[in-house]
Amino acid sequence: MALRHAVLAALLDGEYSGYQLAKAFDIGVANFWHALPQQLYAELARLEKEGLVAGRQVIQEGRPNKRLFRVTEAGHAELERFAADVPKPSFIRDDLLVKVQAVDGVTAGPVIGQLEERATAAEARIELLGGLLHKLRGGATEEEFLRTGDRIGPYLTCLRGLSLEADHRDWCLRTAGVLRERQRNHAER
Amino acid sequence: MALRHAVLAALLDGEYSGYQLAKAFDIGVANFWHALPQQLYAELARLEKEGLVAGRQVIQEGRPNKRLFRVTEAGHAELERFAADVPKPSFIRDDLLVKVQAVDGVTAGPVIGQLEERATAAEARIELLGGLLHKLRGGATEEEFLRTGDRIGPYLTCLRGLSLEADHRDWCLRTAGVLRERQRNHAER
DNA sequence: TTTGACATGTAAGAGGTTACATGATTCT
DNA sequence: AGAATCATGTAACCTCTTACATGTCAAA
Repeated sequence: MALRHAVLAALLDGEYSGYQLAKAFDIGVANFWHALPQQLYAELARLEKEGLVAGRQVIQEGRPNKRLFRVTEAGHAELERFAADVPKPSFIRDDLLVKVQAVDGVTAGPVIGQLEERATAAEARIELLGGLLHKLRGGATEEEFLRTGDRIGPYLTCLRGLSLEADHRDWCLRTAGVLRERQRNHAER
Repeated sequence: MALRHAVLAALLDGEYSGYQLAKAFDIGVANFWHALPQQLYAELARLEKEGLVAGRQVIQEGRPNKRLFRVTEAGHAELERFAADVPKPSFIRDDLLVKVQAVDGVTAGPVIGQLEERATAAEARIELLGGLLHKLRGGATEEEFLRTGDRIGPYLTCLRGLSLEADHRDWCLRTAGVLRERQRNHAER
């Protein structure tokens, strides 16, 4: 059970509904944790049953009612315990890299296309995260915000996401270039 | 079923036993896929039953016998199909980043320690991958190898791993620095 | 003589993905 | 009129992790 800590960490930003949490997992949280909406609804239900989060019903007009969740004291204690515990090694799974690993044994064309698409997607995420960072630090400079801000966790993880995406984009473009070049040389003979 | 493609891609390098494959998943393959030895033994059994890999017994003296696996024609066809298919988005899961996200709500000390340990581990992996890259390109320069080598997939994925680790190390050290600085400022008041 | 490398698995339980299910409102 | 957003789940299936199980040989 590890998703729970990602959920608790995300809920430190304030109250979220399952739906809003799912959005957060598509943007900021995506920099370090992947989860589908169904998982989040299920996890929130479990966390509530165990008293780590508390939900309250919010009646809305013109749209469905929702339940907003916040981290309880027991939830904070669990996060505290988790933070001091030995971390599991990070892990990555990337189909596209599997394809690059196999590129000597398969048709390179589609892989090149996918690398270029991925670079474009990374670029889009760079813009998105740039905007998010700007919003998070408000009027302050980054240096100032990191020294004196009172909620810097999400800022730091977004910085990680940003540099990850930039790096990823560069690698995708370089790799696509290398493979294209080899296609050209191969065709010449 | 996605692990299978990572296994097939790894087996393009030649024949491997389950044990050797597990090692490869700890080094080069770790740059894009995470899997435990038990999973690999199970997956190899499934792949063999489906005819995507073929195993042969190798009797050894002075150590246990082993089974070496290679990718069959059907396995190559499956990789080819996979390479042209739309890739799933890559995903990350990282406990340490979860802790950083939550750092405003928990004791920062242990998190700082873990960031520094992670930076050291990244450094070690950078050395490891540097050596691996050197070995893969043989006597050639990188530029030359990428232009004319006949097995560049693993090289390209190692390059990704290398830049990922370097980036990760830098972020860990910077983040640890920011958090330490805040601890100091807090203590002063 | 004990640690580490070599070598291969099984079984139970936890966790994650895919498909299904519903329905109102707002924007294009 | 159709797509996107808001809003929440269930059920079946697949995958992954953790714990267990075994045994040899080489090196420190």
